[in-house]
Amino acid sequence: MINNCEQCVVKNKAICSALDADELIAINRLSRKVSIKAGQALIWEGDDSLIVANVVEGAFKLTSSLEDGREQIIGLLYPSDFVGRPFGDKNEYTVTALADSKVCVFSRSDFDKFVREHPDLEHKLLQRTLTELDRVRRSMLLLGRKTASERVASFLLEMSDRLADASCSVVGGNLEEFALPFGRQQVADILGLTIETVSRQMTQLKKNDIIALPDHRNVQILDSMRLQNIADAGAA
Amino acid sequence: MINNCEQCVVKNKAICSALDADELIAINRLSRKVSIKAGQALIWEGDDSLIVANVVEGAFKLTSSLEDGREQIIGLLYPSDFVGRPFGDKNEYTVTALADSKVCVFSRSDFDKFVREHPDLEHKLLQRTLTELDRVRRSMLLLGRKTASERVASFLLEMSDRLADASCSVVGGNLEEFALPFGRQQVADILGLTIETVSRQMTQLKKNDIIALPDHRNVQILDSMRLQNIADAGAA
DNA sequence: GGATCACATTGATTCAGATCAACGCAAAAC
DNA sequence: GTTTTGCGTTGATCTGAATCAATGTGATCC
Repeated sequence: MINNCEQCVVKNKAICSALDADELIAINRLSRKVSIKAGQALIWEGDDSLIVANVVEGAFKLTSSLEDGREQIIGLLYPSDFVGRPFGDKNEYTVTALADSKVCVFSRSDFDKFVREHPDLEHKLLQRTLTELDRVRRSMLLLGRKTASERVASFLLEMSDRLADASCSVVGGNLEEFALPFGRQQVADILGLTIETVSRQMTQLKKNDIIALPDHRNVQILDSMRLQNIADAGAA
Repeated sequence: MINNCEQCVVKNKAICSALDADELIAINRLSRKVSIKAGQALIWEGDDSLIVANVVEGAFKLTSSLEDGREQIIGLLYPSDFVGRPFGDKNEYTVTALADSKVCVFSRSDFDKFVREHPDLEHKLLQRTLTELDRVRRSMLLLGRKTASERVASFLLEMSDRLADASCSVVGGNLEEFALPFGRQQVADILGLTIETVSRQMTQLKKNDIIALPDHRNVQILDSMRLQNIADAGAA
């Protein structure tokens, strides 16, 4: 058997953790594991909602675009995250792999039915959706009201929160280092800025010794206090 | 008895519609009806999540602010909408009445418990949350990537969708009239603009005979095609 | 080794929208 | 009926970020 929930690396973190052994076997029959290459789309904006999935490995971006090509990243997905629009007929956004990825796919109708029969699973899904709603609303404040420097500072702090490598933290200091999982254009699309503005703001933070940039992908936060101040009110 | 779900005006539209007569009686015991004056807050950003509620009458805004006073409206609530953060301990935003309102309030812990015991109710709540997430993500594209004229046009169309008075539509034409439930500053806070920019964009649309403004609160859409074009791509 | 390609940075200039400031206007208060 | 008060509009100016345009840099491929 190719699929096997018992061996799944995300079984304890994904919504599946609400299920017992028998139920895992049942949902296993509905799923298939699919590999997606970096850059490939899993779901297209405007399409009927035919599939939903769990991210097993890799990373995805969730985007919405205007006809002239302007694009906004409206979400990021990592292993154990849930993808797709259950209980609805349209996908309102595109889901694209940022790295080579693996997902565990269900037909939406199968999944909807299974969820309705398993309230604990539905509860997990509700909790995730509520958490995601909180996150998305936080970014509305960022997109609607924050300046470029506030946006970049907020972004770096959120990324450090999600990605900070504990082994790198220095006792007594607040040095944190992490690798951004995407390039400048993606950062710009997350923050509602242009690539040039993002670059300039990063350089500025570097000049003020608030961050260090060993290379384009890696970021060290040297002074998280000041970064926090910039993120919240723009006070340099 | 002051509270009576049987007589409730929103019982068929609110999440309570998932409940049968006996269950309505049970949830009735957990609720109390509360009146809120325009401008009064029901929930404060950062507070512990102690209550949740259904909007029975009136309207609310959901806001998040920066320390220097910049404010972003991140949601609007109308009768039958659900308010508050179930299954979580913090409210991430402030909820304020825009008009004199009535809500049906539950203690969050009572509500959480009741929901877990009634999967159909939880399902309704999930559906609402998913729909709201779609809406909020749509506004991320607006806030992150749309120009002022695109934002105002999108806003007017969405409002017309929600509020258009059917009795005013002219056969064969596309005249639609509605009353904005809020002033220019609120519109600015929804769109991530200033009051002056909103005003100028409205005047511009009026000059181009795309809308008419009988007074500050009322809007007539004269040419919804052109308005749609502006909303989607900015083509005047 | 260079050549190419994909990103990222940096600089010069422009422009959309913010800010600052005055004025208009209708409803409420006197 | 005049004054006040709370919006909303309009105009002049400023500015932060976009745009336009090189230039830099580091991987991959001959």
